[in-house]
Amino acid sequence: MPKDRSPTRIQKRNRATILEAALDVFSQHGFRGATVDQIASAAGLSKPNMLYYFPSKEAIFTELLSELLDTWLDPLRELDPAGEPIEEILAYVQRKLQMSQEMPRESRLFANEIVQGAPRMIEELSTDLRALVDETEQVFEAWMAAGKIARVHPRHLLFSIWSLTQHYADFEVQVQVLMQPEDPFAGAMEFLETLYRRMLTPHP
Amino acid sequence: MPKDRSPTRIQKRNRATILEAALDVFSQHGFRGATVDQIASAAGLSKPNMLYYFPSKEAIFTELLSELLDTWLDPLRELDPAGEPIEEILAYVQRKLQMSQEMPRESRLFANEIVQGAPRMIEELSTDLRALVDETEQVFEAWMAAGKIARVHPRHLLFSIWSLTQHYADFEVQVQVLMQPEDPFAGAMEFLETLYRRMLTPHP
DNA sequence: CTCACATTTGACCAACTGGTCAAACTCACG
DNA sequence: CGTGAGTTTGACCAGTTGGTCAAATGTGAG
Repeated sequence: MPKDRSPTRIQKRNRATILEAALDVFSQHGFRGATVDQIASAAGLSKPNMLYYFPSKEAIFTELLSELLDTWLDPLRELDPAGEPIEEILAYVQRKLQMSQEMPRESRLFANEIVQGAPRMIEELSTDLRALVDETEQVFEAWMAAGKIARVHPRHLLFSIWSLTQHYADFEVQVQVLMQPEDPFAGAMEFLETLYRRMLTPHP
Repeated sequence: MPKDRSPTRIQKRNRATILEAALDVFSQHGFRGATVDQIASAAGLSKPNMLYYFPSKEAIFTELLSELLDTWLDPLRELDPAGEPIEEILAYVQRKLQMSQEMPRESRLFANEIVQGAPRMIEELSTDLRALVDETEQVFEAWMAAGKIARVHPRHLLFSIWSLTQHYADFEVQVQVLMQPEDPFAGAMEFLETLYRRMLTPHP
């Protein structure tokens, strides 16, 4: 185990390599389904060597989770309460869809964990995420009160965005099988834009 | 292993008990995360006794999958091409949402499997499911051609229904944490009805 | 160059896993 | 009853898994 001095060049490189490999393996097999040997060899290290940098498989996993949760929620933080409501929401949808396309492993890592009851995330979900969601809800409420977007249940609105965008990463195999030869992401944004414009454009 | 004579009373009871227990365990931990001991004791049987009824863990899992896939797709088969388009789609959404509420374990079983690449389902997905989806797409196309519903990408429309309804089962923990104390399912159908009415009502 | 410290490794371990097997027990039916 | 099939079990096994450890090797600051 490296001392808690400032990390060596090698330490930095190897910890990064391990986390990258772990993302690959965990997102594909889930926590229980992944083995430390798998992760180690994916990282190009021997098992004991990997365990020199992290005390346990669990430690790798939780570090990965908490490191990525922030990244994952960034698009939502960029939502600007002062912006043009429908365009803000569409921009958020686009950022989320882009993340599904560019970071499908991260999406599946979370999906795996949450489907199985999020035993290692429930804490962060009920504090950090909950706070962010409450904030967002107020933004949506304000927009509705001002008549800028149509009235719908704000939290269900947010869920719908998560659900629709992450679906393309989490259920990629299914989507691929059913869309081929068409590219799923090509038509997705157009569909989602139509959907949210029609749902949210205020009605006279 | 029971002979392939007509099944005994005990055989029927125990096979059913095992599959029920397996649904519980597999849906919570995924295939790799579940152990045969867990399933056996959840079924109230000893491990060797359970393996007397099924040759292997894998056999239990695949039997469970193929047994449930039909049930899972039933709501889609009930879609009536001759019905009133928007009401037909809303009825389908409602049936799917109801299944998420009443059969969340089944939903999570599939979710787990598909997130991890569906290694044991890809076959059925690309044949049975693909056929059903192609059929449905034609129904949607016909409705759009007749001007009964607004024009959107039919397969993305179908994905959106799956995604939005199953989200409430697959990500139940997250939804619960973020909705409490409100009941998620209470507002969900109202939200989805609004969404699909606004998106699909033909515009002049 | 050297020496304290960081890194890497092969050998090892205890717990767990999926699965087997022969022996024991139970049940339906003549 | 009794008997043959269906059912259940404890003991067992080989392979895998997460993790440890002492010893060997590399590295960089003085």
